[in-house]
This record gives sequence, C-alpha cells and structure tokens, in this order.
Amino acid sequence: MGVAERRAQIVRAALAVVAERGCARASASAIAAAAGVSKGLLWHYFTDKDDLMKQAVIATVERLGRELAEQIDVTAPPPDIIRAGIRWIARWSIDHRNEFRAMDQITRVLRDTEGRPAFSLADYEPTYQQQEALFRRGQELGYFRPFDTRVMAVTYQGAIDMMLSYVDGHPDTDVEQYADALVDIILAAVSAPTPPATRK
Amino acid sequence: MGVAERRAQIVRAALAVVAERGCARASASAIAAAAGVSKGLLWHYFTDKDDLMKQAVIATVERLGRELAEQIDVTAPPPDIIRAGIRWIARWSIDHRNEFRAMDQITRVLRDTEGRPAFSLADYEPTYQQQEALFRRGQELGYFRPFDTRVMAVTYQGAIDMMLSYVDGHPDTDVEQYADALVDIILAAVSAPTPPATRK
Amino acid sequence: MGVAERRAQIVRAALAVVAERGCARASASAIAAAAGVSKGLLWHYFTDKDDLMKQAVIATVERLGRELAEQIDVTAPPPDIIRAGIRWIARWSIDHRNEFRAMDQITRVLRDTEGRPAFSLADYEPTYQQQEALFRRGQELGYFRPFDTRVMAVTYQGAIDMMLSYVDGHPDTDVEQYADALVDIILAAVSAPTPPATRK
Amino acid sequence: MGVAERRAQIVRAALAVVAERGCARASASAIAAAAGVSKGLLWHYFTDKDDLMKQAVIATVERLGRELAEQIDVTAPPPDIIRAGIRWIARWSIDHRNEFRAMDQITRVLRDTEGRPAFSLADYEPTYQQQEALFRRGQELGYFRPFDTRVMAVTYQGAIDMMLSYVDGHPDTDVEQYADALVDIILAAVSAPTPPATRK
DNA sequence: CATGAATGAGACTTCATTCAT
DNA sequence: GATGAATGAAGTCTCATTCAT
Repeated sequence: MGVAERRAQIVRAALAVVAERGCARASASAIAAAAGVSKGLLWHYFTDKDDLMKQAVIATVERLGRELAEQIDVTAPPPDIIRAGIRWIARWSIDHRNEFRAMDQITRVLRDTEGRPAFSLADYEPTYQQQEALFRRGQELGYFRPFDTRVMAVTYQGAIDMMLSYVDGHPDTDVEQYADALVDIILAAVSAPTPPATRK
Repeated sequence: MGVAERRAQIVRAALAVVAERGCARASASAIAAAAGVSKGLLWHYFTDKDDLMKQAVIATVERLGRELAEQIDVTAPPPDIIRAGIRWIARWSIDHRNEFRAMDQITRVLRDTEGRPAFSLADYEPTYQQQEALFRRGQELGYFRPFDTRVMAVTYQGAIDMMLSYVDGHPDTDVEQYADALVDIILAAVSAPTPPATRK
Repeated sequence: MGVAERRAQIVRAALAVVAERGCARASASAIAAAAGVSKGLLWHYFTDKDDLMKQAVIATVERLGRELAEQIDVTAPPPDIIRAGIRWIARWSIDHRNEFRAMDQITRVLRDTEGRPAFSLADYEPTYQQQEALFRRGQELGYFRPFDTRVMAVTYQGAIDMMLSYVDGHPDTDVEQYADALVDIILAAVSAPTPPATRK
Repeated sequence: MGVAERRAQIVRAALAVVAERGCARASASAIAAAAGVSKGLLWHYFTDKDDLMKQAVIATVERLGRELAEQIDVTAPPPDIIRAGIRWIARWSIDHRNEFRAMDQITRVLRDTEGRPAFSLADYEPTYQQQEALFRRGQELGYFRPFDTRVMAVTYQGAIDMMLSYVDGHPDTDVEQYADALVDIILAAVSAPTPPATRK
C-alpha cells in the first residue's frame, strides 16, 4: 500500500471517529483501531496528533474545493452561481456528513501549543475573497445592488454553515426545500431592484 | 461571601479560562487557579466538570436574554427591532468577549456521557420560534415580503454568530459599521417592495 | 442532648452506613448525613475516622457481650449453655443485622497507621478463653469427651460466624432450623459417648 | 516476557500488596511499584482496579482448586479424604500466606459499583455442593451419622477458614498439631457410632 | 515497515480534616 | 456546641508518545 493511500486511510478514520465522538474523545488509539492499523503507525505518517487533525481538515477542504470547482461554471451569471452553489453544498453535506462534522469540530477545537486556535479566520480569507469577487462581479454586471461585499461574504458563509448544521441536526428536514428557501433569501438580500435584461 | 456569589465567581473563572485556552485545555485546576480557590472546592458547587460548563453556558444565556429583553421595545416596527437588536448584540459581544467566546466553545465541544453533543439545536428552538414570530408579525403588518420564516430565523442566527466571530477575530474592524452593513443586508432580504406608509 | 447520646447517635449511623455500603464507601460525610448532623461535628466526638470505627465496634461488642451474659445461666450444664447460646446469637444476628455486618466489615478492614490490622486475633483472646473454660468444665463434669479446647473454641467461633454470614446471605433460610442443626453438629463433636446421668 | 506472564506478575504483586497492607491501602501505585512496572501499565492488562482484584482472586482460587484436586483421591473413604484435605490445606496456607491473606481480604472487602459485595456466598455454592456430596457419600457408606449436610458443609468451611486465620495470626502454633486436632473434632461431629467394618 | 507493550504526565474526582462564623 | 465552606493530599484512570522487536 502506498504512502499516500496509508495517510488517506488514517485521515478517513480520523474524520469518522471525530465526527462520531467529538474531538476530545477521538483518541489516537480509537483512530488507529478505526483505521485497522496499529497505534504506533500513526507516528510514522504524522508527527503529531495535532498534525493528523490538521491534515484531516486540509485534505477535506481541498477535496471540497476541488469538487465544488468542478461543478461551478464561473462564467454563469452570479445569481445562478449562488443558486447552484447552495444547492450543491447542501447535497454534499448530506453525502459527506462525517467529513463535514469532523471539520467543524476540528477547526473549532484544535489549538496550537500556546493555546491559540490552530485554525483562525485568516484561513477563511481565500474563501471570503473568492466570494467577494463573485459579489462584486454581480454588482458590476447590474445583477446585484450595492452592499458591503465583505460583510455579505461573511454572512453568506454563516448562512451556509447554519444550513449544514441545521440539516445535520434535523434529519427530517427536506434539504432541497431548505436550500431553495435559502437561495430565495440570499438573492433577495443582494439583488438589484431592476435586474439586467439578460438575467434568467 | 454568599453561595451564589462563589458560584458566580467560579463560573466567571471558567468562562475566562475557556475563552482564553479553549474547552480542551480548560482543566479544573486551571479554572480553580483562575478563580483563586482550591481545586477541590469546585466539587462543592458543581457535581461535575460538565455541570460547571453547562451552568456557565446557562448563566450566560440567561444574562444575555435578560439584558437583551430590557433593551428591546417589542411593540416597535419589526424592522426597527431587527436594527436595534443587531446593533445591541454587536456591542454586547465586544463588552463580553469572554462570555461569548466561551459559550461558543462549550456549546460546540461539550458532549454527554454517551458522546452526543450536550447542547443540540433543540436548545436553540425557543430562540428560533421567537425570531420566527417577529418575522411573521412583520409579514402580517406588511413590512416584510413572504419567505420561509424558519430558514430565515436560522440564517439570521448564523449571520449574528458570524458577525460576532468575525469581529472577535478581526479586532480592527469597526463594529458599528459591520452591524449597520449587516442590518442593510438582512432588511434587504426580508423587506417587502412597497412597505406600509407608517414605516420609518 | 447529652454527650453520650450524641456519640451513640453517630455510632449508630456509622454502623448503618458501613453495613449498607461497606467500609471503603462509608465516608464521614455519609455518616454525618445518616446521623442527621453536620460533617464537622464528628471531630468533636471522635479524634479520627478510625477512632469512630473502633468505637463503633467496641460499643457493639460490649453490647453484645452484655446482652448475651444476661441470657445465659452459667450454672446450667454446658451442653445446654451451648444450645441456648447458639440459638440466642442466631436470633440476635437477625435483629441486629446492621451491627453484625458492620462489625464484620470494620474488624477485617480497619488498619492502623503502619498498615497492620487494627483488630487482631488477640482481641478474640478473652472470648476464646471464656469458651475454653466452658468446654473444660464440660469435660470435667463428664459431658464432653477429651479434645483440644483451644481448637474447639476457635472452630466454634468459626461455626457461629459462618452461621451468621450464611443466614445474612440467604434470607430465606429458616434460622431456628439452622441453629438447631448446628447445635446437633457441635454437640456431636464434643459429647462424651456416655454422658453423666444428670444430663437432660 | 509474554502477556500471560506479565499479567501473572502483576497479579502476584497485587496479592502481595493486599496481603501486606490490606485492600484499602493497596493502591494502584503501590501494586505497580511492587511489580516493578509503571502505573499506567496496569490498565493495559486489566480494565479496572476491581478487575485486577477479581482476577487475582480467581487466579488463586483456580490454582488452589487445581493443586488440591491433584492431592485428593476421591475414591478413598470419606473420613480419609477429610483428614487428608484438612492437613493439606493447612500446609498450603503456610506456604502461600500472601495468596491466602489477600484472597480473604479481597473477597470480603470488594464491592461492585452499586456497593454490593463483589463476591457473595453464591460463589461458594460449588464448594458447598462438592462438600455436601462428600458428606452424603459418607452417610450412604455408613461412615457418617445422619446430619444436615448443608449446615455441616458451611460449618466445615468456617472451621477451615478459622484454622487458616488462626495459624496466620499465631505463627508459633504447630500447624500439624492444629490440623490433627481439627480432624479429630470434625470426624467426631460426623462419624457414625458404629463405623463400617472396612473403615480404617 | 509495522506492532503493541511500556511510560509518565496530567486529568477528574473523593474525602478526611480544619476553621471561621 | 454546631455548621459547612474550604483545603490539599491521594487515588483511579486516560492517553499521546516512544521504542524494542
């Protein structure tokens, strides 16, 4: 088995255990057991337990970003991108509940040696800037009214996070319906009173 | 010193330590040291460390709810209530950074004995319902357009949470300005195209 | 309330708690609570927790000895004394289950500061000698055959202890019947083949 | 060193510490120190401290039963079996003082989570039944007179226990002599007035 | 590479005992 | 005398990490 595969196998186990039992109870032994490898092997592939946790988050973020990028047509009208994005991420969170839950846990709990959060808002910066770019393009094209794009980007992330948490915590919710309602709200918040003629 | 004051003192210390170092590193010893009392005393006032954490959250939630209720005029037009609420909570989070950070940590990290989250979305239910009532009143009075009030309530909480986190993580942000920008976005999302004549 | 009564009240509570939960779990707080007094009061009446335990045993032993002495006619033929004694103690153990259980626990568990048993076989010496005197009198009067009176005394105590434990552990046992069967066995062990004519 | 050997080593240390200092003072640290291993290792081999204690008893009981079974000729006349048994166990208790003392302590002191004794009289049931079978065989063969075999079995165990305790507490006692005197008493208690002709 | 026995620091918790009120 | 808040030592147990095999 290749090195990359071994690492991926352990990362998967870590995500599963963290999702199931929370960060605090995700002991190295439990992760090793879930991965079906010996405890000691973890330190061949990761310097630290913290390192493993970080890698697990990074791997998931990269995967999420990659898969999202494949789905989104960046040349489409911004409102369409928002609509498609919200719907896609809602489905993704259903299909990757473990990854989502674990990422949420780890990013909030993990701290560095001095006790400061290991993941800070700075790590969201690229996402915010990408989102802001989308909003600005919408404004320039006349789809969107003027608003503070940074605040909107932050709010947008919050709306997505809450959707995922809410759907995760209320399994009987109709995800498609929630996503559609959220699309309605977000677009109402950003849309210009008189949209350009070409708008779908 | 009265019993209630001692409890409050320990709760304050717990909130401070959790805010500073995170839930995982907020050991009983650290909390006792921060409170200036012996470790053993904690079990005089709380049955568990989990009990202490829960009490800390509950105390803070109650205080926040009480202080917010004092500020809000429930008979005012719904848009005004939203505007005032967002501004007030933004200022509160600045003044009570510890309480806010700690509450965020505890509610997300704490688990019960079986490993399930100790605080679930069910605990937000009252807040959601209160918020939904406000939105429905706004709709009935003609201030607000039709939308899914549950999804809006959830999104609203997410927007507030993100504002608090963002402001907490970006100390150079102008809080008033962020709050105003968020008010603009939220009202844009909910407002009817032609508001009632009495609207400010 | 007089000093002696207070002490007796606490001793009673201690016996009850030890009987119920065992020596290890009989904390000072639990005993104080059972006695309906404050925790601190224990150290007004007893120098130590160990002191309390010892006093509890001594009080019970004294009481048991006193009550037994009142029942036994020391001038009766030794076989009758044995018969009456076994029957009496069987009933007593039923009526004073707590005292009996607690005494058993404490004498076996309690240790002095250096770790040596606080109650040793030396404390049984008076009982053994009393019993040996009875056996020797029986032998001299011709009721009993020759045998090692010390071994018999020890065995006799063991038989009594086991009866009490067995009856305590098997509540459906008919105590009177067990006592009679034991009387039969003990007398068979000690009786001379041809008892004196005066024997009942 | 094999896993079984390590477990045995720790069990030996536990028996030694309990024998020396009593159950209450037999802390995990003390046992680990006596075994010459680190404290944490105990939880590699035993789930609990209670588990360790139980295992120590079980190991000793099994060993005792095995060694006793090797010595006893079950086809011999019952009186001979009793004689041989008492003598053998007396010697065994001298040679295995630690095991004996510790077993005595643990079985009497150990409690389960709810505070009930971990070892109850129910655990003696097999021993009682075996002993009763021996007595009944002696009665059927005409060696023994009629008596309550259950009470006799319980009394017999009590007599053995007391012999072991007494010898343990009086190191200057001649064990062989005590055992012989006890054999005399027990056989006197059970023997038929006119034994079968084949009796030794 | 892989294993899992072994370590040791540190966590939570209990409890006898003291002492100001 | 009586209370119970407060302390501090000691106990059980978990777990990241190391290392001989």
